[in-house]
Amino acid sequence: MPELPEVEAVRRELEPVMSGARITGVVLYRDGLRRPFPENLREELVGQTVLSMDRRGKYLLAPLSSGTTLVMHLGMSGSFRIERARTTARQPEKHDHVDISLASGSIVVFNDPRRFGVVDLVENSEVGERLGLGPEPLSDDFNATVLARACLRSRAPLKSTLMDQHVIAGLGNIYASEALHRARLSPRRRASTLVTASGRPRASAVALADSVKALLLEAVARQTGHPSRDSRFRVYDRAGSTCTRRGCGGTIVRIVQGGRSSFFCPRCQR
DNA sequence: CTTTGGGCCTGGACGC
DNA sequence: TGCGTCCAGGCCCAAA
Repeated sequence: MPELPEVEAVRRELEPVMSGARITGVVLYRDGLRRPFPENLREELVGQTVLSMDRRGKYLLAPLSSGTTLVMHLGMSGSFRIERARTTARQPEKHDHVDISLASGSIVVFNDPRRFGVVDLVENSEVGERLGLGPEPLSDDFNATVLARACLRSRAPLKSTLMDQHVIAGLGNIYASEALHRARLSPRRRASTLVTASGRPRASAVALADSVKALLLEAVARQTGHPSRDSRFRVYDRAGSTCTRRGCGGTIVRIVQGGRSSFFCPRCQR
């Protein structure tokens, strides 16, 4: 369930270890995850220097000195662990799939029980096209006008629109529900109702864009530093409990949209 | 073209 | 205690 804030936390963990590091070894414990690893993954990585550790939506990007970018995705259950090289070969733990050894003596280990993750190599010039992502929600590239434009040509319910990575990069099932609650909008509502006939954002579109930004900003801030002790969600997985909005008193319900569960308060979300 | 639904995969929660 | 079943979710792709 790593969404943008969780992936950003991982990026910040990896950055001091990976950025500027030279890759001295790669061990693959299987031939792929959600899709096969590139044939030449090991050869392409060994000897390269990692120029930086970036994030785009839910993807982690490590551009290399070769002009190729190491593209990684955590899928549902992916995680990274950093170990120190020892004199004997590292014993992999269950669901360890890739080791990346660095000249510093650190080993970055990719572990992913469900194997929905991705480890891939993409030419720098093709990364954007390959990922096919909409704007970063925390950048100026994303705003009510951009959101409205996407809503205009979509008759889908708002929840699906928010989860569409071509519309906004980085929201998943949890933060989509949370953003809608924050904006007081029903996940069932048609995306097109946020837009005027001339394609301009209504107040609801402004509210939703603002909510997405505020929500993610808070979540990212919470990720850093100490483990989020209680990053409780307002609606996600809270069916049956009372809405936390002041003076609302509604009851959170769960519905299914596009095969995914959505949670919302029918009382204050319209 | 858009939109929907199934499949991938495992661990954990549940029922018997 | 040990089965079986179902569900969770991100993303891709086939089908409608």
